[in-house]
Amino acid sequence: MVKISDVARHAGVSPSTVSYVLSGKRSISEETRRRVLDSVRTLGYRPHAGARALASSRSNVIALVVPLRSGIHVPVVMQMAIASVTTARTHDHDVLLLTQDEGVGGLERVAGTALVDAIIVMDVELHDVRLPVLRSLGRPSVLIGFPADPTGLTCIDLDFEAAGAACAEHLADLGHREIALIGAPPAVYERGTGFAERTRAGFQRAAAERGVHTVVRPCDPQDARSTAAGLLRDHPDLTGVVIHNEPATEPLLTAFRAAGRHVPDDLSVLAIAPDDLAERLGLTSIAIPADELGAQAVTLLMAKLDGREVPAATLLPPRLVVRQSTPPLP
Amino acid sequence: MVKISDVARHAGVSPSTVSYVLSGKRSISEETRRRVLDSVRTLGYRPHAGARALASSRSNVIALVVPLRSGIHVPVVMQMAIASVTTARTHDHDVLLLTQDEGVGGLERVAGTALVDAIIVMDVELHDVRLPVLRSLGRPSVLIGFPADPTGLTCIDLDFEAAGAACAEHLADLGHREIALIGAPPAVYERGTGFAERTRAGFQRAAAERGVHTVVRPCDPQDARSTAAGLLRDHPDLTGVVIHNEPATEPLLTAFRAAGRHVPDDLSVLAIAPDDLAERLGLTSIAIPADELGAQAVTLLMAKLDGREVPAATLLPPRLVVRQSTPPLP
DNA sequence: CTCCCGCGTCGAAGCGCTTCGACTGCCGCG
DNA sequence: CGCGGCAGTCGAAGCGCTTCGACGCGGGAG
Repeated sequence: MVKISDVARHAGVSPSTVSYVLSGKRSISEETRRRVLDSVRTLGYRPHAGARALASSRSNVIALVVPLRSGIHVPVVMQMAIASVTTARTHDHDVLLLTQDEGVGGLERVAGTALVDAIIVMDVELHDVRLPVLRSLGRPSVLIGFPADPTGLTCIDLDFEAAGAACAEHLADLGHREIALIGAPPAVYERGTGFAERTRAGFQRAAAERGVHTVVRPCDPQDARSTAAGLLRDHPDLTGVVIHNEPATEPLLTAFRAAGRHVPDDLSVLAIAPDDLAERLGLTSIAIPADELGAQAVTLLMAKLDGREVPAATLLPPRLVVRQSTPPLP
Repeated sequence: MVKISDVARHAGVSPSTVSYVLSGKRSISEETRRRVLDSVRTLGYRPHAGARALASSRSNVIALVVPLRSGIHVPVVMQMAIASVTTARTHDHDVLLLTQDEGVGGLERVAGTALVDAIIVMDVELHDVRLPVLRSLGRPSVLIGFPADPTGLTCIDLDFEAAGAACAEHLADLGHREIALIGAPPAVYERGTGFAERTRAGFQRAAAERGVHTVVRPCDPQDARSTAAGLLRDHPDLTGVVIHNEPATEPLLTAFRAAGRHVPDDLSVLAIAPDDLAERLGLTSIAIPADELGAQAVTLLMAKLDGREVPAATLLPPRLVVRQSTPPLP
């Protein structure tokens, strides 16, 4: 193994000079810098990560906690993870993968042993048990998702309120006068990931502003058929539906057809769902911006590591992609 | 931060004794051990990862390189990753996430800086450029998938030969006399991930042993319709089809129906595909054992890190799950 | 001409841990 | 009764890097 002292000898300088060349923390003459960098290259020098971490108390590694819960849409998680890694690399950091099931102990471990400098937590719940730990860990963190009380934390998520509103507006613009929102199963509202409620608020607010009637229903994927049937029975004049419930999306479409409504001719449908799903089903949709969430979370974290101030809440604007399922009304 | 010398003082022993208690590398009296462990607990001591890595030249971190290529089935990758992390944790190791696009340089970086002790590479190609690097890195590695020349490397994968054979046998057992294998797109054979060819070999061998006629066709997902039509036209007596081409699976089923063949009544279909897909489509299938692959890869790696010998090749036995698509022939 | 300052560099002191060799009793064996 | 050996413990020497203070030197200000 070639170490910093080898480089120093080869370049005819002291180890500290090499260190300063590499870190840029003190000014170095152009001449010296060049000689050192040449030596680094010809010797193939790579600083020892552990030594560096010990001396600088910075590991240049961040932790990413991924959820395990079933019901989570895996491609979205993966996309965020990949985006996080890619972005972290542009900041000269690496990503340590942690699973939800290590729980609070896992966070304490990687932070306590100084294995990582900072932490990203995905899939935060309203009353997540990890919140107090994250607050007291003494290391920067960023949450993807909003808890009930984000005080003292940095959070980022899709702006679900705006997404709900965008859906209502899109339908209103197309001429719909009575529209519905089919949301998450009751269990989600109870477990609480907050976004369900925010979507509803935006949806109803925007619809009200446009003078459009709204209905909102939760939906268990198992009960898609009865939910759809009930909705259409209770509101025969319904012409547009927003589905914000990924696993129920496909069953609901089937149920609408079974109920004698053909999408898009007799019913317009719009989804808040991962892009691959919407694409496959030909649905106009608002995607979960997984790439941006992952990338931005890292960017925020880096800013915090650099001691910069960052906004406590970051809401990514929804992007609506029009597909076949929401044509203009005749 | 509480350090080992704090624990030592608190327990009335020397730092080295604390270290030996924690590592178990020298015998320690029961009495001392207890006092030390008590102090560790009451002080909340956590060894500094960097310091430990520096002194022991072991980081207790392994790298996991995940593929990015489109066409890869994301849930399978995720499952392997999760399984790797979970298993690594049982061996007191953590997992650093790397993406394919860092390429060879990424491997050299994490190995060269001693950030990781060992490496798992997923989605290995037949003539992967990373192979020579992995051979010369001086750190243990395990490949998930088989390259053309696995000399000097440790590889693990589903036993595709056996999988192909199991499919043929299953159909033969059900009474089929003429069966087909629809494989990967031509491009895959060219890029070469090896498994396509191995599946074919097993399929044809087993069928020959049972005196069953076989046809083998590659298939591009775009050409599913023409592939299916052509196959049924050329072989009107065909009663069973094995699909080993995940993205083409659903299009092919649609194409069969369009060609007037109803699954399972007029045609039995069997897939080598991720479980979630097969489950959704009701297909008898052989799953990619993602969990086991991830877990076993880590187990192999740990063995190598401990200096134990491991088999150069590990083939996981296929497990066939019977669903609705392959009923007994009348 | 002197003084001060800042640039460029060096030396040395750690960072917190592991590990090697050595030391001390103590037991068992010859 | 003496000695070898082992269990149990300690001290010190690093592991390879960063960083702080110091130093020499040259140039501009006074």
